[in-house]
Amino acid sequence: MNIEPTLCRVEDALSILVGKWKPIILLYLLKNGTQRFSELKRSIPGVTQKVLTKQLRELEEEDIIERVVHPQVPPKVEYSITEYGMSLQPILEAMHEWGTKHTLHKQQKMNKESI
Amino acid sequence: MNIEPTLCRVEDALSILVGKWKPIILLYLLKNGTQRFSELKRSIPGVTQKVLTKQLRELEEEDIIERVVHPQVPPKVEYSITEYGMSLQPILEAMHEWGTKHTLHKQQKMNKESI
DNA sequence: CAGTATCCTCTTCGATACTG
DNA sequence: CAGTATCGAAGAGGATACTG
Repeated sequence: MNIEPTLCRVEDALSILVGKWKPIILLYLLKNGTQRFSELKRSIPGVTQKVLTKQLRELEEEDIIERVVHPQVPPKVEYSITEYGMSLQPILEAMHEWGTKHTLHKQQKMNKESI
Repeated sequence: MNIEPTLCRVEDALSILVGKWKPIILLYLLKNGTQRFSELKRSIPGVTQKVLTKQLRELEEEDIIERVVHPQVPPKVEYSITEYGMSLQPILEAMHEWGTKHTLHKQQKMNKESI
């Protein structure tokens, strides 16, 4: 791994993943496949329509997800992971695995501090 | 990988890694070992003293790095990765590897758009 | 040397209301 | 249904000056 500023490419992946709901959006689409906007909204409690829209647009802009508009009334818009987006899965899995251990670490730390 | 909100632990790792200079700090310490504050500052062009201090404190708070103060004049403070912090390396490597491919993808996209 | 202290700007996110 | 538009709060990061 080369850390010279011009050769360190960690930021690219990080900037795509950063966003309060982006990991959840990606994990949800990875697991459940194509989803309508309203399905995502329902599946992600707490997110507002405005913010969900924005995060989806940003992921689309990066070619991580695809947005398909079905021209009908009422509107139907479907989102899915692109093949390129699927390449992020190892990173998400690495973070998920780490997070699981982190939970234990946090608990141990709290126990230690409460002695 | 479980994406149910209470079981999805992607956010834990992400929140630790997020910060304009944190990945660079970690990669630098991972590669070069223990470093003084001034060495880090010199190695990371663009960061201000205030922000570098803050990001180091946050990483320390998470037990990712260790801060050792040598009580002497002039002051000497050394930072190093903890064993726990080293566990983040696979994530950083996964992101770095992805970023390398991402560079190619971006170039291809730009070429495509400029046709 | 290794920080604090202020002041500032920019972005992110949320609440709420409106629309084709 | 799938968005926009507007307003507001909070935090990240930067410029600059000061200090034990």
